[in-house]
Amino acid sequence: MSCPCRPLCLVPKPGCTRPGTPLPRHRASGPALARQVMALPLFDGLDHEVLERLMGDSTALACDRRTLLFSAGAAADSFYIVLDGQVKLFALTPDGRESIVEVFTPVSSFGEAAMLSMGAFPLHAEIIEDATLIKVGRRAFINTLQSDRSVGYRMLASLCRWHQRLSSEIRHLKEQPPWQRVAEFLLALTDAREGTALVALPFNKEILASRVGIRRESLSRVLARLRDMGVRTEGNSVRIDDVDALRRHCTEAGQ
Amino acid sequence: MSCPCRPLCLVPKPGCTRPGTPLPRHRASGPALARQVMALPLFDGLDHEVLERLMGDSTALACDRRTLLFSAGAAADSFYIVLDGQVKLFALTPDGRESIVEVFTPVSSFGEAAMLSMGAFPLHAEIIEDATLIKVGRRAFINTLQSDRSVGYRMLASLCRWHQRLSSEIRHLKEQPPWQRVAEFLLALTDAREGTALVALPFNKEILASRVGIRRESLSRVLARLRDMGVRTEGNSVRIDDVDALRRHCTEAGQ
DNA sequence: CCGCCACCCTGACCAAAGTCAAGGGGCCGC
DNA sequence: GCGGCCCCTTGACTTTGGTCAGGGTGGCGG
Repeated sequence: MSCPCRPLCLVPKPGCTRPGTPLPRHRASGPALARQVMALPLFDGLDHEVLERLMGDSTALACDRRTLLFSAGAAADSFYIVLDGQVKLFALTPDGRESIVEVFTPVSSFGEAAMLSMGAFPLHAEIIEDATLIKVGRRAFINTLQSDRSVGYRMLASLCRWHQRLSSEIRHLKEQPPWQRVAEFLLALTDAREGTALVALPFNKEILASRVGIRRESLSRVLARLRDMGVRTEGNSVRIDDVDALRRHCTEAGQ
Repeated sequence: MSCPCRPLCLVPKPGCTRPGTPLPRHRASGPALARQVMALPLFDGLDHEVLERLMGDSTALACDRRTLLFSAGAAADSFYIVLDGQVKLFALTPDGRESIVEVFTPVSSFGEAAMLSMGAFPLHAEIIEDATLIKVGRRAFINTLQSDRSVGYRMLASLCRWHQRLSSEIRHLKEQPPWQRVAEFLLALTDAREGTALVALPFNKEILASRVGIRRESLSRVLARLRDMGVRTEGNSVRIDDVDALRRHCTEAGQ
């Protein structure tokens, strides 16, 4: 608790006396985590020190499963960054059933829109897997925004890039068959432009399936079919025999 | 040419002496156009006067089909708003074929990301249907951004809302069957919460189909099936017998 | 060792969307 | 009126993804 880098050790400093790891459940830690937070769409491209200052003004929360983070209608004076665990955003239907609108996994952020534009959260949020969150207050955020003229500009820029990614995903969902989406997902995991590549799936097949918009059974079948195109998968490691050939398969089949 | 509202008559002023319609190929004009431009994700929520000032510093371009607007690598010192016509963004593959990355139709904007972050366009842009564009320079944009502290904030907010729309569209594409997407599209066209509604399709079925990510034949079949749920379509006008019933159909079928 | 569980694969079946082909109706210029 | 075109619909057929059920493997605790 006497860690000099409060409230959050993005990059644990030498003098840190906090007992144990500061954020025990992290998949990433230290520099890797810092890199991830900095790669958040909202922060992508920001100076390290600006981010550090913002983090310094923010709070780290350790939340247990089944905690209600906030409910719909609550004042939205901050937004959240998911460092670890999972948070679901949901609405309650008139008849009492809940409808999950979105599930946030590390590392992502949510609630910016509510905070920035509406002032109140439109949905309920509940922790569905023990989580570590950063709560960023509106005041601190605006301070950051105004601390430097370029910050707002940078944020706009990074949101634009975010938008580009999202709309390209929409295009893919609309015009590509599932197997191509899977193939492109795999291709995106490697920097190799040709030859064979060995990549590790970042999460299990269930999540990968939902990521590309299909059921896990279909994913199995797709991976089976991709074997003919030189994609060998074993556990969560995948071997692409010929990156370029696979890439050409995708583009030419896509018309 | 002596129109007082240069370079663009968003809302033609009484004293306008410009001969004929200022932007002849517009589908929308006057207040309707202004509304559309103001609803651009980037500008959504901005004050009318701020927008007017920005437009005043910008240039309207009338471009002919097959014009190359810019090529990849060109300095990105402005971005564009498509008022009319169509623009395609494409890349050239090593073997000389072109791969279309995106097609922009009215009213939308492109190139913000390139302008804001990279400084150079990553793709080629070509007019594929006689177009009217607004070219917004970086300088003018930044001036707007700095003219008022709240502008940057507002733009961030509206981009966040934009993001929400996009990610909700992604969710829909992934977890809803086509007929539900069609139904929700129709429901989104009316404000009615119950009873019967009469809506007009904003574009032809071909485009509507691609909007929801299916072929036009499938759209026909979907609309045929929706007839059983009290959706009568004739030409581009659609009658929803019971808005609430249809909405319930959607949510309960979606689990 | 066993049972349990999480994760993954597979096969059989069904429903639904894509594809290909044909045709209807409205609009337009000749 | 006629032919052509555009937009849309329909039908027959194919392909593919969803669903359901079964089963395999590996880790873990009893």
